[in-house]
Order: sequence, then structure tokens, then C-alpha cells
Amino acid sequence: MKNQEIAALLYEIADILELKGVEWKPRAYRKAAQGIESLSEDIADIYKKGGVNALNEISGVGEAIARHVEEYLHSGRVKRWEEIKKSIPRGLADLMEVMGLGAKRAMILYKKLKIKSVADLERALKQHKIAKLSGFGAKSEENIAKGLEIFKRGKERMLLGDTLPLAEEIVERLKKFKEVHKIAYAGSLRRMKETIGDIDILVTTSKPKAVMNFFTSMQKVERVLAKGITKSTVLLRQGIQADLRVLADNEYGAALQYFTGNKEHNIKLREVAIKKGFKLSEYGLFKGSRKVAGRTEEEIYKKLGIRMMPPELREDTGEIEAAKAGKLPKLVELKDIRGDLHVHSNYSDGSDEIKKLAEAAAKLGYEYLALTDHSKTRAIARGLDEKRLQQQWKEIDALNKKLRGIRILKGTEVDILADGSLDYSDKILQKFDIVVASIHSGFKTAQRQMTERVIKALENKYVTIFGHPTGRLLNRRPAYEIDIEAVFDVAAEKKKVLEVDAFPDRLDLKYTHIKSAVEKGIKISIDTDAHSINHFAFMKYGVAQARRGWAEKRDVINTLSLKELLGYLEKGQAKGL
DNA sequence: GCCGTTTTCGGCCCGACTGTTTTCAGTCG
Repeated sequence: MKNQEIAALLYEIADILELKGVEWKPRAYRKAAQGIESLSEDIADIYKKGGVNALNEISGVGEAIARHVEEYLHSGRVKRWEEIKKSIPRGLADLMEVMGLGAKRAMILYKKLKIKSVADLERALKQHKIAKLSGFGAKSEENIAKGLEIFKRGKERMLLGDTLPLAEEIVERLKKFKEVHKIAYAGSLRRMKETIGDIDILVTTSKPKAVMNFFTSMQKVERVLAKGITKSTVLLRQGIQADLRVLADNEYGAALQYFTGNKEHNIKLREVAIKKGFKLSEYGLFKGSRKVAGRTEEEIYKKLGIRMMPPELREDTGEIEAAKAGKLPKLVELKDIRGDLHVHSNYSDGSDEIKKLAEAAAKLGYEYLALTDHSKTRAIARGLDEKRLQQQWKEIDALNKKLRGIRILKGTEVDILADGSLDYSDKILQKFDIVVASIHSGFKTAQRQMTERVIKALENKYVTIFGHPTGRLLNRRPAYEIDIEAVFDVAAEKKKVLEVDAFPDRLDLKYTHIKSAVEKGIKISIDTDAHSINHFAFMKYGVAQARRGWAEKRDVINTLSLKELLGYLEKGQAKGL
């Protein structure tokens, strides 16, 4: 899939144009990059189907960029972009990534000191050349040095699953202050994005100084980057920044709104405000100089004539238009989940016994739990051969007789082999209640072959769920090459369920894909892929991604009661027969 | 370069902070 590749190029062009002092175009290029980035369909397929006109339809992409993208898809290069890139030394764009340096000052460094890479910058800093430049000073030099240190440490974003518990702990500790009145985390964390750049916490308090002192002296703090009465920034030992902002009561809602929506959502909302004769900022909604809303998020959205939507939707993917039209989805919630359909026991690579897993699931209020241990080829994960399957089924039957309130379903996570066949024969597959089919090998297979492989697997009538459909591991491994829309079409036709794997380093499908699948009427199953009872807690991350993908309760099969689910499974499979 | 229930031309989100300046440009979120 070339989407990410093209988006990255557009961002790069935007940076270069900005360095050159070109006005407005950087913004246009970035908007186009965002539009392409958030596509769920392969841009090459879009072009194949609709040509340059279809490219033009992509949000932020106009005539010129559409033609450039066309050129890129044909030849792998764009003449105009290469000219732009050549106009400035490679590596100069990296400088803007260093905190404290933007386009203007990076250009001054280049012109005055011939700095054209991060390495050059480091050298100049050591020789204290920067402080001597006009417009700079000792303080600037120090800040750039700090920025460089953070840059070198790597700008990888942290997983939602690591960040959320951290933020919740900080919020809990601050809550213990009786002078803290309202408190919440905002930002991408509140939107439950799969990875998080930094933690934003908002408070209202009568004792800002004491709260700030507490915040900046927590044990987790490695370094204080800024400390003021309204805002402090710290670097946590985990390598992520956390901001604390102190707000007045009547601006808390406005700030929460402002710091929650992504940039595009906020810009669009401000445009709505302007059209209605208001001005919206993080301090409130204003008519002239009079504040008309700000205490709560609800009143701001209401005054703008827009239904308030859950934070997970605030990504400017159509939620503002839907809210205006009163057509917001009623999103699935964690409490709707009645069971988990992808769980490993110590029969394969899980660490807990079936009984322990079942009891833990019952404690969560689940009605069912599908044991889906690995199939025989996954030797490294102690995949089950036919003999050990018989043994496991016997144990499940016995437990089902004994346990109250929870039903253990016989399942498998069967490997999709290189040729698209499955790792068990149909004779065995038909005995399972649930068959999750997944790819665990041959990640480098070419797109066409991979797509055919998966489609062949989904055409097997005994397959219920396609597990972690893109195979990505966040921060570690990209998704494999696959024509996901073609797979969706087959899933829709064959009534196959797509998994939303809630394991924090997977979160696969990702939200844009979920949205596209749900629009096609495909059902999803939100599963934890648990390998121990502790992993059941990951369900909330999967639900969050489903919500980000506009999924409603009726789109998710594990919101069904046990009875409904069994009925659904029978019907679903009967259709394939 | 993009876009249009104000516009096919003329706009393009808003405010704070910082450091360097003598009134503000650059950067950030």
C-alpha cells in the first residue's frame, strides 16, 4: 500500500516549502497528506478504479497534487517534487523536527553557519556558535541543545496500552488533593488513539501552585521542562512528556474540547463558529468580546448547533457533518461486551489453565469464552495436534458441566498456510464452535499473493473470524501487503467476521479499516487475544478502536447473548454451506 | 495549492510563551 509512502513525501515537500518561506502551500500539502493517510483504501486501487478524478476527490487533494500522485503511481517519482527537494540540502528538513527550531530559524542556521543536518547542529552547539547569531542567544542555544537531546532519544510514540494506565495513575494521585476540583486527561489519549505522543492533563483548582509543585516533583518525573502557574511540562521516566494545565472553572469545558479534538476537528469546528458569528478558542466560545459558553463541552457544541460526539470520533472523518445532521452513531460500549472469542490457554502459548480463564471471564460478567489455541503448525507456540485437541475438548466438556454462568466454546486460532489452506482438515474444523483464521507466517508475501491467500482461507465455510487482519505490530512491524478492501468484499459476501484484536501492540483492524468494514455491513468481533487472565483487561482498547471506527453494538458479534451468538454462528455457517 | 449556503478570487484557526528585542518574530500546541 503506497498511501503512507505518498503521505510521507507530501509532508516532506511541505517542510521544504516552509523552509523556503513559501506561503500557504505547506498547509495545502499537509492537508493532502492527511487526507491520503486516513484513506482506508489503497490509493493505487482508487486510481485504478477512478483515475485522476478519483484522486481529486480525496480530501485535501486538488488538481495539481492529483496529477502528481498519478505521476508517482506510474513511475515511482514526481519530477516537480524532485526539483523542490533538490532546491535545498537533504537533512535540513530534519532540523525542524528539533524542538525549538522551526523553518525560519533552521534556514538562518543554514545560511549563517552552513548547518544542514542534525550532525552539523550538534557540532555547532558544542562550539557555542549559535548563541552568537543575531536573533539567537544563550537561552536559545540551551533550548536547542535540549531539543536535540530529546530528538536523538527517538520520537516513537508510546502505545495506548502503556500510556493510559500511566495517565490514570497521575490523575488518581492529583485527585487526592482536595483543592483539585475537576480533572481529566485530554489529547489523543482521550480519543484513545492507538499510540500517544504526550499526556495532557487539565485541572481546575484553588491552589495552582501546590498542584504544580506536586506534579513536577512526582517520582515518575525525570526532568522538568517548564513550570508556570497555568502550565507545566515534565518528561516522565517512561520517556513520554506530560503537560498539566490549570484552568478557571468557566473555561474548563472549552479547554477540554480544544485539547481533545485533533487539529483538523478543531479547525473545522472553528470554521463552523465563524460562520455563525462566533469565535472559538480554548478559553471559550465568544460573541464579540462576550463569552457565551466555556464551562462544559456540551454547551459549546450545543451553541454551535452540533450534537456533542464522544471523544473517539473527533478526528474530522465526518463526525461534524454527521452531528449537524443528527446522524451520529450510537457507539458500542465496553459494557455491551458479553464474551471474548479469541483466548489462549496453557495448552498452547497461554500461561493459564482453562478453568482459571473461565472463572476470570465469569467474574467480568461474560457469558461465554472461546478457547482458541494455536493450530499444529505453530510448533513454537505449542500448537495443538488432533490428539491434544481431543484432550482439550474433553476438559472443556467437563468444565462446562461444572461451571455456572459461563460457557466455554471450543475454538481454534488456525494458521492460514502459505497456499491459503488451513492448518486443520475440514473434518476437524467442523467440530469447532468458533474458527479464528490468522496469518502468522510469510509476512513478506507480495500483495496479490497475500490477498489471494487470505481470500481462499475466508472461502472455507468453517472459518468464522479473520484474526488480526493486517498483522501489524505497533512500533515494530508494519502491516503485511494486502488489498484489504478486496478482502472486505469477500468477508461481506461470505458473512465472515473481522477481528478487532485488542492486544495493545496490535489494535488490528485499525480504526479507519473498521469504519470501512462497518460501512460495508461486515460484523466485527472485539477480542483480546489474551494469553493470560491479566490480558482480559485489554478489551477496553479494542472497544475504543471499534468506537473510533464508528461501530455500533449491532456491528459487534460478541455483544450478543450466548443464545443469540450460537444462533448467529449456526446461521452464518449454514449460509456458507 | 485548495476551496466555495459569503467567494471561481482571495482567503486560508487561535492564542500563549519565549527570548530577543525596544515593539515583535518565531515556535508550539
